[in-house]
Amino acid sequence: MNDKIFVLVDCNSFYCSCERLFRPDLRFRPVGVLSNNDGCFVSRTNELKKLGVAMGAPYFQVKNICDKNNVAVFSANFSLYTNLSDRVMNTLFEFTPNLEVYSVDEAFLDLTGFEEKTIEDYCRNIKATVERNTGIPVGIGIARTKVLAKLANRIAKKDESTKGVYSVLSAKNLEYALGRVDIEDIWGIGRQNSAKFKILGIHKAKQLRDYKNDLLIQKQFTKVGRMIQDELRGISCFPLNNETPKKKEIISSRTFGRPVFDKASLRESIACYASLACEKLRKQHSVCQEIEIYIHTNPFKEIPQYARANSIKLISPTCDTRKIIKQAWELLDEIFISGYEYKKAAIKLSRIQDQDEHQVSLFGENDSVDDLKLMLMMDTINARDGHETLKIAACGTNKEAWYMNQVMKSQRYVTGWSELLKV
DNA sequence: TCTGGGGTCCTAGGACCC
DNA sequence: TCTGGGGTCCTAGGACCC
Repeated sequence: MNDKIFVLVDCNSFYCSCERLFRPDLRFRPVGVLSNNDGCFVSRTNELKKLGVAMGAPYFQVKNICDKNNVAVFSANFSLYTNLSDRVMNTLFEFTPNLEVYSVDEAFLDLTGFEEKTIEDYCRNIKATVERNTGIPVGIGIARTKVLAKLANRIAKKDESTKGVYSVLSAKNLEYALGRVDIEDIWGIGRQNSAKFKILGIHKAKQLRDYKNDLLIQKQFTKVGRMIQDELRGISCFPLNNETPKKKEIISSRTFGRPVFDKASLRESIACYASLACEKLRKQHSVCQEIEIYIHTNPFKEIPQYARANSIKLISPTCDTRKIIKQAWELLDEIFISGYEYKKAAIKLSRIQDQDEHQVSLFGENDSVDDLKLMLMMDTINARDGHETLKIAACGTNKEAWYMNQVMKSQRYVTGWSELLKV
């Protein structure tokens, strides 16, 4: 057992809470947020969970339940969620600089050195402050390791008696939590591995902690499985990651709003996704040296299926949207077959390197200073005046043939001047 | 009619080298 | 006709996360 103290702060039903923030009338109504294209539920309030709507449930399959129970259903409004996420993280940062933003709605805090007696009160203060500053409710778990903090956080959310904060620093609470949490609910143990654990007779977190044959765990569940086991024992294996690492690959993909048959639409969509991916690439001052594209039909539909990927390694790395679109289109030419009903396209940029550190190629065409200046200017203008104020012509002007459906989207309350809340 | 999007890490096995 | 031992690097695929 080490003496570290990890705290996990996790926003409750995050996307739904964001929607409720500007719609106080929804406070007691079930709320759900859908994935892109209004496909599946990706966030649900407790009221919606109680109605039996599962995570990932396709909307059209549970629409009846939603209509009957007056559920407020929203299309995803990611610019809103990202903005509110930043506010939550900034508030947390005021409590400690030892903070890892783990996901859009979660952060680990390293509060090692705090007195055990007062730590819970301190966390209740964190919770109250976040809720006061941002309006987003959070749950907090406190433990010796990250895996245990996740576990404690689970209890904090499930047990109302905890009032949203639970510590497993004490042996009593720790035993209770370990005995209660199922193997498949441990952070890092998914469906496949929990099935394997059950064959070994391990059903609860406690049983994994106490399992004596470490070698077998290592062999069957790899190094990661062993580290999770140690974390359950209070031995910290996953350190706090202070700075956000640069992406090693960047993917941009969308399901189409309508069936697509023609190459022109695919070309347009891929150009748009490439533009998005390149923007992210340049934002982290990187270049990429490999491009992959992917197209496929709708696997849920009983129609002739077709799915292909195609990739190319570039001679010289680049972050120039124009070059990447050109390459992506050539890749598309090689795999496109007409006659299929396409549902989705994607682009992946990989072999990512730092812009100023990468090896300049003797042969290929390197990005010139002028190329970079042009891209930078585009990014600057788009950041200032809005997404796609300036764009590559290849992206097309009307995306009607393929753009996603979002018929229940809330206003951009905090990111668009024209959509501010009217009081 | 309608089923998301974006990531990371680990390992086994092949290719290759001396 | 016979055919060792040791090492590194890369990649595809699986599993996991939110």
